Amino acid sequence: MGKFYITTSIAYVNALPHIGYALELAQADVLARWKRLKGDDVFFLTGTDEHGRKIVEAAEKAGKPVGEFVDETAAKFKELAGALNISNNDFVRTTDQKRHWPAVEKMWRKLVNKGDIYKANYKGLYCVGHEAFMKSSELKDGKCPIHFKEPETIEEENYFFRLSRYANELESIIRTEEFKIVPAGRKNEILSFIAEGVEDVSFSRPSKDLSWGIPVPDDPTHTIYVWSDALVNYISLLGYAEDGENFQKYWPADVHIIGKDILRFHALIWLAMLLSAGLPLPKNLFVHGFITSGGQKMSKTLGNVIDPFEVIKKYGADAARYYLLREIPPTEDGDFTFEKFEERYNADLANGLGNLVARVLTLAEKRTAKKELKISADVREIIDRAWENYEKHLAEMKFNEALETIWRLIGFCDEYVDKEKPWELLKQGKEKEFDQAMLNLLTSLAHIAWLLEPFMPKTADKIFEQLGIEKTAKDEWDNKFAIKKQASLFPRLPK
RNA sequence: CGCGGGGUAGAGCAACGGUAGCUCGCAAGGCUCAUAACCUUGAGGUAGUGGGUUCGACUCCCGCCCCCGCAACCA
Repeated sequence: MGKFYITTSIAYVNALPHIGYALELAQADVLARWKRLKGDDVFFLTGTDEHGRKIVEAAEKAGKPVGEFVDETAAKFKELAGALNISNNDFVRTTDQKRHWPAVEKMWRKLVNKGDIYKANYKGLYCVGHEAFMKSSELKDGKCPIHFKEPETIEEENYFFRLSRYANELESIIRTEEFKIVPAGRKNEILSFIAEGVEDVSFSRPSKDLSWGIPVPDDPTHTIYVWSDALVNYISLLGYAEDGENFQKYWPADVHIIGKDILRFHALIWLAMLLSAGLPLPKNLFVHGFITSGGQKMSKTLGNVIDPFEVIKKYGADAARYYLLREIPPTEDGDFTFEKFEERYNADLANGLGNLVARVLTLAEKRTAKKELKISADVREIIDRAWENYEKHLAEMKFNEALETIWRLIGFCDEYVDKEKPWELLKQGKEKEFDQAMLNLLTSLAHIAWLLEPFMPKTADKIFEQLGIEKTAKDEWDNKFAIKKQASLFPRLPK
């Protein structure tokens, strides 16, 4: 039984929670719950990223003071974690001056001491369309290839981080999977990016241009760049600043879960910062894709943005979690539509899981079984194999395949009921056979509930409750079931 | 020469150098314990396209066509 430290990325609070963040939370939560069930000491962190220019702009647009704006938006993200029944142990906010800032300052000083921070005049080509600096190699005929405009030359004084110094080391760490990036495609992507040449990165902005952030230690005329601030969240709340107990215990992270858009920051800048500060590196980086809406990128302009709260409110947290983890491929882009959602809901949750629980419990209520029976060997075998597959898939973070494994077991139970026809057995007075069939089915249901726990915790609890067994021991309930049939788990949705 | 992902049954997807599978939908049959549910069977694919490698390719290689991301809102 080891420790397991898992994080999501921290959500940028310039807008309200997005269904994509719900996906990331759900993925992380499954791993956290699964590891806890296995007896690991789990620490699961999520939170919000609240500094930077875009936040200031968003607050202005909303007509609110920045502090008030981020408080309100961050509260929404916290609310989403609650509504989705996420089991995070803590919630980090980068505006937390007590818990987050000291770690950022400590990290900054470490980098300075190592000689990896230097001040330089930054002369850059600034594309107004991008609102970002561009490399000259990215230009075509001296113009931005996307905006067809000549970028402005802007000169400002910045602190820089010597990322280039770590390029070779990073290449090797990533290639040898000392730091493992999943899926492999993302690993290749970052390796070819490194091969093209890694430059030092600007690590501060003049505070006259941007003051919403953490001041550079000993130089308040500069504000720490939002990414070098945000990445430290993974260690700040563990108590990096004071070398706290949790930091000692949980760092390095076992998995960082992120979206494909922030791969470079994690695989390059974050690792380089840790190398520079002499800290252990996280072990795995899991990169998920994006959710499209009806095959298109979600955009406010198109009006096809899916609101996670609406989904949860309409179908419940467990159904929402189920869809995200089953229908969206873990490391690729996936699609969300309400049509697909309802199709999945009816087929898998109502007709599949819900109906099976209902039919088995109705049968089981017909007779209180004798206690001395044991589960049949062939059914035992099927259950064992399901566990095997399930563990294998979860270890590889193949959430959809782990769920598929559970649903195969559900399918097996449906076939088993049809084949055994327990109602016939009763009519024919074959009580022993009936009891045996029911024990096999009830035990299978109990296992299904266990397998489901990391994915759909509330549903798992409901099944245990209806079976009348304790959730504490995973196996060998013998025949201690005390059936208490309740309302349908997932009522069928009207077409 | 910008980068990346993808084109497989009506829809959504999977696998694999050697009989092309799954889910939904559709059709027929069965069952009645169950949420008009469940079980069985069936129809339906010359695998975007043109070449090449191979005893053999959907699977490897090359060309071409088409779709989707890579400015902003936004993860």
